[in-house]
Amino acid sequence: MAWSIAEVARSSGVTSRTLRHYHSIGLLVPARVAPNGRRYYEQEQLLRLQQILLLRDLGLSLDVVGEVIAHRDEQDAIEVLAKHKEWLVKEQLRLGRLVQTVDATIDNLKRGGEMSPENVFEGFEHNPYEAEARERWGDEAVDASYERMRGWTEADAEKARTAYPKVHQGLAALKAEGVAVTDLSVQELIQLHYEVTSLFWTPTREAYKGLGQMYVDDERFRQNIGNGDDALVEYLRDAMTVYADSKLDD
Amino acid sequence: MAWSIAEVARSSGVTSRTLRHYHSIGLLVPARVAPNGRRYYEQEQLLRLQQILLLRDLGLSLDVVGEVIAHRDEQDAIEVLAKHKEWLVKEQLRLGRLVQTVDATIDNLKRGGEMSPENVFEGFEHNPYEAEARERWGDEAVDASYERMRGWTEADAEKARTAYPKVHQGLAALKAEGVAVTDLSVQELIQLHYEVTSLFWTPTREAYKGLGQMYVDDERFRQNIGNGDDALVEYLRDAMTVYADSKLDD
DNA sequence: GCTTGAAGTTGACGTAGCGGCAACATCTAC
DNA sequence: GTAGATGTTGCCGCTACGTCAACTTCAAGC
Repeated sequence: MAWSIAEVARSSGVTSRTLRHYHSIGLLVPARVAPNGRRYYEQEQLLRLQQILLLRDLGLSLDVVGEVIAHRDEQDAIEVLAKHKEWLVKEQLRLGRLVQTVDATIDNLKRGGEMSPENVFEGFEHNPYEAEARERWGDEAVDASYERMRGWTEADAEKARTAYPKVHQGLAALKAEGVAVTDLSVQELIQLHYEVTSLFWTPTREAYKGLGQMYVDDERFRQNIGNGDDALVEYLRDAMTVYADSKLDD
Repeated sequence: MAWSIAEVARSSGVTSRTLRHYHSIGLLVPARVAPNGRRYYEQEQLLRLQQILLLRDLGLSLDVVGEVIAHRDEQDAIEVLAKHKEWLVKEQLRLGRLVQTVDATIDNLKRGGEMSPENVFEGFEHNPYEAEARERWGDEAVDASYERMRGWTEADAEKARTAYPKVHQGLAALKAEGVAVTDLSVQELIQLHYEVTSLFWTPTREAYKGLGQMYVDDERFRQNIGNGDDALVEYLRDAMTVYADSKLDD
């Protein structure tokens, strides 16, 4: 007894299009193809189809499904499945983290926050600075920085989020008053700047001065910090230089 | 200050191809396109790109990313994200179940079992009989059956897996000895057959007789049960008819 | 001014797993 | 003989780009 494509489709819950597709990629070849082109399936193919659908529903690609069935009595099949399970577990964990991040993003939006990565930083995969940071300072430095972040307390994290804006605003006020960069009030703010920077890495004297210069040189930092006021960024750089020369070791 | 495509790509960690793609689908249009066709981006586009990558990494499609950013200050965006979170949670649960099923499949293969859905039935999504069952008996009956299965004990599940083969083998032996279908030994096996069938649904007299007839009429049941011995299936049907008439209510 | 290399451009094809046409052939029933 | 169901073979479409190919343009060095 042979079944037509529609009969097989109905009884297995897939469409005839799917069966034709499986034929075209050689995954499930009909028992017989009549001279008029019609496909006919037998018990053997029905059994194979069940196995295909079982494995497909496990999330395997059709390629892999074919391989597993071909080696179904050998060790290979088990290995493939075990590897696939590993993958599933990882995916599941990844989705769990995503749920957290989506939650954080929603939270942030509700409070009227902007949708910027800084605000949703936690558990976040695509840090917008990371790619460039790795290129500019190397993988080692970036990894070390992440390592350090993992040891943060709640207070550290709070500081990392809020301190820079405080410093920038404070400096803007002092600069407006004409206070010199060597003044203690300025240097105290730079002290805070140095502390929060140290949450990520420990700048030496020259490195800290270089950081200040980079703020000036890099358009994006300049914009972010000065918000249009380029002189403020230069003020910050000068203050950092003074701080580095007076307080930091080589 | 304008950045070239390669500069933007480096600083954001995507490829220039991706940026061109985003331009071609209108997701991120450069600030300026020079007469020679070159793309130039400004701060505004960099910010937008960061938002795009943030949302993309949350697992949203680019279509949806565009929508969310367009409505980023409205309630819509939050709703979309909330819906997306629901989806993520569901996916995560689904993957969890898949892990279980893969495990069960591996286990089964290790013991030399066949890779058939009956053996890995638990938590399984694509029951090969379900589609046809829904068509043949209706959604209501199938759903009721699933409802009943949810109340199974371990013993019930064991019975459901093993009883039918026992019945078929027992009947084959008795038939070979020339025992009549009315004989008590046959009827005891049918009693077991009725019990296990009742784990799924409760057949009335006529329904049970109809089931026996279907075993004979349907090629696949006939093959599955008789394994080539069509007379055995008819023997089963006759025995079921006798049982129904003597024991079952209308 | 010429050459060279880097960086840019626009197509176009490929990916996985089918869905959904269109255009045509064949089978079954009345 | 004709209609309606069922089949066939293309071919485009979908996602989010990767990966060529074939050119053009730009900046730098001789």
